[in-house]
Amino acid sequence: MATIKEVAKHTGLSSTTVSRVINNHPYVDEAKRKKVLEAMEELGYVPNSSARRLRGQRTNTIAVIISRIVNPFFSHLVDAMEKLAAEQGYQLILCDSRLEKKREIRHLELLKTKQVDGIILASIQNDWKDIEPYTRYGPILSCNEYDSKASMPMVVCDQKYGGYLGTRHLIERGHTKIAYAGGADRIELTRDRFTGFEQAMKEAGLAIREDYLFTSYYGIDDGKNIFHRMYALEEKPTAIFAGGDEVAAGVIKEAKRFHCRVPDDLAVIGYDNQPIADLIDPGITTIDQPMKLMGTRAMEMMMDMITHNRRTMYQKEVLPLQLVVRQST
Amino acid sequence: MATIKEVAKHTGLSSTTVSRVINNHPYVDEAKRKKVLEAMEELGYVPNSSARRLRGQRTNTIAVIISRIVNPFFSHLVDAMEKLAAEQGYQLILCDSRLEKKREIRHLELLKTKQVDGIILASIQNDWKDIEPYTRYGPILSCNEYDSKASMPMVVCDQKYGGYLGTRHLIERGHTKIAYAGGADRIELTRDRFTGFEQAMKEAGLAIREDYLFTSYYGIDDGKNIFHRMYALEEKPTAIFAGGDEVAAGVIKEAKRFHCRVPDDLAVIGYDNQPIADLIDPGITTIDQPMKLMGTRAMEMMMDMITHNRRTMYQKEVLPLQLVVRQST
DNA sequence: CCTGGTTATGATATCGTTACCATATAACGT
DNA sequence: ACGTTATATGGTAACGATATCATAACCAGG
Repeated sequence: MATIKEVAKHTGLSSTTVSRVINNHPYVDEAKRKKVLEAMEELGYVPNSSARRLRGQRTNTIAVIISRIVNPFFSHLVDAMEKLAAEQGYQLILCDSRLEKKREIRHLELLKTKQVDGIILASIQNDWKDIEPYTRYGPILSCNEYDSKASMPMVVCDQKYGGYLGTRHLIERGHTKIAYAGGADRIELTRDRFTGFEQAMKEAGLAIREDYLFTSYYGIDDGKNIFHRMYALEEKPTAIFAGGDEVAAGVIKEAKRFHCRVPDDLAVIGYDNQPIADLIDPGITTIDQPMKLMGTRAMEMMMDMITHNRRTMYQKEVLPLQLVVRQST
Repeated sequence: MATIKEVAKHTGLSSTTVSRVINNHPYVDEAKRKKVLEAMEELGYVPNSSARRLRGQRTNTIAVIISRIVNPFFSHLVDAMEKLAAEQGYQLILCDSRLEKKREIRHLELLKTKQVDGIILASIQNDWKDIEPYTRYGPILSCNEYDSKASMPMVVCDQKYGGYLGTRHLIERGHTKIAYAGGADRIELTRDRFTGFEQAMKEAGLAIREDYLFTSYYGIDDGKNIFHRMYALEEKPTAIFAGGDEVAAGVIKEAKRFHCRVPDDLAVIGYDNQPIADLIDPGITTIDQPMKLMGTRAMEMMMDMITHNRRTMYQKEVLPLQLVVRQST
């Protein structure tokens, strides 16, 4: 609509002076500044951000890539990020990979095409070698998920420890037949968590049974599914470590429906400490991940990278995990 | 990095021809087209989207304003929107108003500054008179929430009916002392839902007691809170209609903790039919809102408005609500 | 009175694309 | 042979802002 030139014409000043007013440049006569502001008001002038972006080479926009926004873990992460971004005058583009590599790559292209100033990866589907090329177009950092081959800043939790912590807890409760449900194997976070599980089992001299392992499960329905597969087994596990509170909730829901008592017949431990863990009955024992803190720190680091023009600086920040004991174990 | 001019120089052609290749213009010699594509590949050329936006006056970006992303209702809505947007090559900017008018207005500014092609309002904090001015800068439509004074396209549910439906159900179960917990009064959706409640109560010849009404409640903790305030009453209600499954879940959680049996001592009905409603024990009877459908339809309408350049076309699409009976009533 | 810094303003080039107009050859019908 | 249309290409002016350079008035210090 109204452009800077029209404001200039309207005031009899040059567009340069108008621009100075807009950007609070010091050397502008007070009377003229007022005049310009009035004209802007009158014409309903607003700076066109596409023009500013082109000229200034900055977008004030950040993309966050997650794998499933309906997962409360990601909702909370994104919530914390959005809050900080908004406070700093940044926009947040929500990119959902839906666990697909192609979608993730398409979202990374945003950096190439200069639609965003930086990208936060809260979920990683592709190998580092496919992501790395994008780092030359702007800052990329990971939050929550990670790749040890990658050299990018990261805000993560010690997943090996998390896996260990949960498993130890089950062992301390006297369990020996422990099942494990995790995400996709190709994900390092998933493998690390499993490593922690293995370690605790090994320490206790317990064997890991193939038929007690479930992979690539995320949601409530997956949890229900797993329950049935477990209970179809000849020798049933007495405890399960689920890779997320939603899965745990699904297991518990179905267990109760089939009169399998939790935790007496089957102990269940989740992961994340989502609100739901405290809501259902019995409350889910879980590994607390500091979702808010992770999101906030990641965004802070991103801002820092953008404003100080740092690129592939390598920095790993590890946030604490914690066991939260409730009634499901 | 590499611009269209460099590709032009590299091929010995004009930037116009390169642009034609990029945009699949028909009149380009096949051999030259190939040559351009090779040069683009070699130089790692990618069109700069800020320049395109400026030139083309389109951003391929849509903003969605919600009030709280951690509310699963909004997560699901946004999920459906993001999916469709991505398929059509659009970006989605997540705008969380956190129930604050100022934030909402700041987000509406995105349309003025040409950062987005359109805005979907899934939550409305401001009066129509404060939103209306923005409609002249681009398409705005509402999804879920609405304002009868507003003339913008809407995708909504019949909230009066929803309120009526839930209340009737409680009445049919024999309840007469029915409490009601809703959102903020200034929201029309909230008032309509309450109107439905009133109507059902009136039809049954039941009185509405002031001390049974709770306003401005949204989350799990609010639900817990409400339970305590209800149970501090001399004459306790035997049923409560909560304006969201999270609130209902909070009420139930706390009820159980204080040995108040659901539904025998207290029947609880929720709203939305979020996954949680089916998960907790007892399952929450609730009013199903077609979240996916609402999100999808809203985004479809937005696309239509953008591509056909429609503005304040008034169109109201009402999607069906449904009572889902579980064990909490 | 001259030099040099502070204050104030404007002209112009530039960011990277694409729309529009101009030009040129080839192909075609009459 | 000649106008007409389809095919192919390039030059240039936008889109709307701001960085840079140039200019000029003013005041202070020597």
